[in-house]
Amino acid sequence: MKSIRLSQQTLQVLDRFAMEPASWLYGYELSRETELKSGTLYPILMRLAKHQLLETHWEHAGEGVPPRHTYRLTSKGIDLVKSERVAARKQLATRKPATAGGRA
Amino acid sequence: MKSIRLSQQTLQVLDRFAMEPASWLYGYELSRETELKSGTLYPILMRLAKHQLLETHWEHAGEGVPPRHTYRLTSKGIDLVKSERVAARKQLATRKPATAGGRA
DNA sequence: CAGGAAACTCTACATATATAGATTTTACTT
DNA sequence: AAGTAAAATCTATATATGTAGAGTTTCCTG
Repeated sequence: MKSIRLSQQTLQVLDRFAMEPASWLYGYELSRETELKSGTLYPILMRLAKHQLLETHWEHAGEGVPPRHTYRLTSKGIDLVKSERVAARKQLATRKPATAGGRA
Repeated sequence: MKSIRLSQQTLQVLDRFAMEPASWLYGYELSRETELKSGTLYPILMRLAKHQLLETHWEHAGEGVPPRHTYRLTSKGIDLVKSERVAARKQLATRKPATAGGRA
C-alpha cells in the first residue's frame, strides 16, 4: 500500500484527532469544526482508515437515534501525528529562525 | 394507550407493508413509493411502532454502508390490516352496490 | 524540467433519518 | 351543531453519511 499524502486538509483532520487522541469523533462534527465539505472530509476519513491511521466503529446511541460512523486514531496514527509535529517544528525553525527564543 | 388514527397516509403506509408482510422496509424506500415527505412519513412509522403495529430494527448492511432503520408488520399489525381490508370492502359494498358480481 | 499517472479536492447531488413549529383534521363533549 | 383539545400532517430545516465526476495538485520517471 502506497503511503498516504499528507495534504493540508488531511493534516487538519489529523490535528483535530490529536487534540483528543482517545475519543471517537464522527464526520458531521469534524466537518463543522474543520469546515471541510462532506465530499472532501469523508474520503479523507476513509483513506486514513484504509491506511490504518484511524480505526472506525458504528456507534449505537439508542433506540430512536441513528448510529454514527465514528473514528479514532490508532497507535500508528498517533505516531504519525507526533512525527509530523516534529517535522513541522524543524521546518519552521529552518525558515523563520528564532521568532520565539531570540535575543531580547 | 389510545388507539391510533388510521388516516389516509397511515393506511397507505400499512398497505405498502401488507404487500410484503414478511419484509423489513426502510423510510427512504417508503417515502419514494408512497411519495410521502419524510416529515410526514417518519412520524407515522414511529407512531405505528409505538402502537406495536410495526417492529423495528437497525440493519447493518456492511462496513462502509450506513445502517438503515427498518420496519416490519407485527402480527398485531397484520391483523389490523386484514380487518381494515374487510371494513373497507363492507363500506364499499354499502355505498356502491355490486359493481363487481352483478348480473351479466 | 517536461509529461503523464495517480492521488486528492471540490462541487453537486443522492441517500437516509429525524425534529420544530405552524396548520389542519379529527374526535369528544356539551 | 359549536367549541375545544388532541392528534396528525405539512413545510422547512437539521443532522448525518456517502458517491460521481470534473478539475487540480503532487509525485515519479525519463
